[in-house]
Amino acid sequence: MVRKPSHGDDAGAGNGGAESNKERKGLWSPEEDERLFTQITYHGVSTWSSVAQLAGLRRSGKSCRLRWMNYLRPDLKKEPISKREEELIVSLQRSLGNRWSTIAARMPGRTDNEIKNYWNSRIRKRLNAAAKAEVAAGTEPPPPPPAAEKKVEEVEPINNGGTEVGPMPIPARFPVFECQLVDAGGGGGESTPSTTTSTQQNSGDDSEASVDESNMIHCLSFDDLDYPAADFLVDLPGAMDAWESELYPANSTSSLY
DNA sequence: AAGACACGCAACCGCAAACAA
DNA sequence: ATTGTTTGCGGTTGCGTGTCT
Repeated sequence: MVRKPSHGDDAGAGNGGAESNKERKGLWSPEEDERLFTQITYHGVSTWSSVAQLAGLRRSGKSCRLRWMNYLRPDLKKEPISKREEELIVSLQRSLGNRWSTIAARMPGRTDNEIKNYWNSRIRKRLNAAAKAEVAAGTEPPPPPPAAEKKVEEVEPINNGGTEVGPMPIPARFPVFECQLVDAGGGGGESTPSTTTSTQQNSGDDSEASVDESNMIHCLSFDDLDYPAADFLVDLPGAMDAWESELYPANSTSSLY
């Protein structure tokens, strides 16, 4: 479900005037996306506020960072979260608590925001269902899930064949992606719906038809980093069921899906 | 057909940690 | 050691869209 961009003004990068000096908020326009994408692709990031400035965006650095991390990054997966990934999320949430960025770091191509949103909508559904069941049964609501917030240190480290321990560090100062440059000049004016535009921009996605090598800026990709596969993080068989029934005894027979 | 409601997603806010001067 | 700035994170909100009544 994608919103239509409802920008207060048109992308409005860079023109003067008192009003236009005000920081923009709200949804990003395709033009803003393109400016940000191009800026980062060509020049990387020194500080986010400078990125905003150099790209001619009237956005906070914070906003630029968020947009890049959650939407423009070429390495993001666009497909919906799979069942396997969902299991992984549940498993990791169970051991890590709501440390979404840590969870996301173990799920290449997924963002903390995405995972958080996914979890929240799912857990809300569950809680509602459980609450209804409790009301119907006239019993007390179940206790919260075993909190893991304080147990972070006890979390089993990722063990990638015995050599790697813990999540692969992701460089704080990226520009670390392999991405196909979009035609920075063309199409800029004509407003394409933001999803379409951005999806095209994200065509670092290997499924895209043809990739012109001459248009590639090569940086490190997650593949280069030999990022640990998610597989070994999947919980022991039956553990999720056990957790489910622990969580919602009244509901223990009902399936997650 | 129209309104109400639920859902999902994007983005903002506030705080704390990390870093620089 | 202190202060200011930037970054990163988790929680929360706002809004478009789909579904239900």
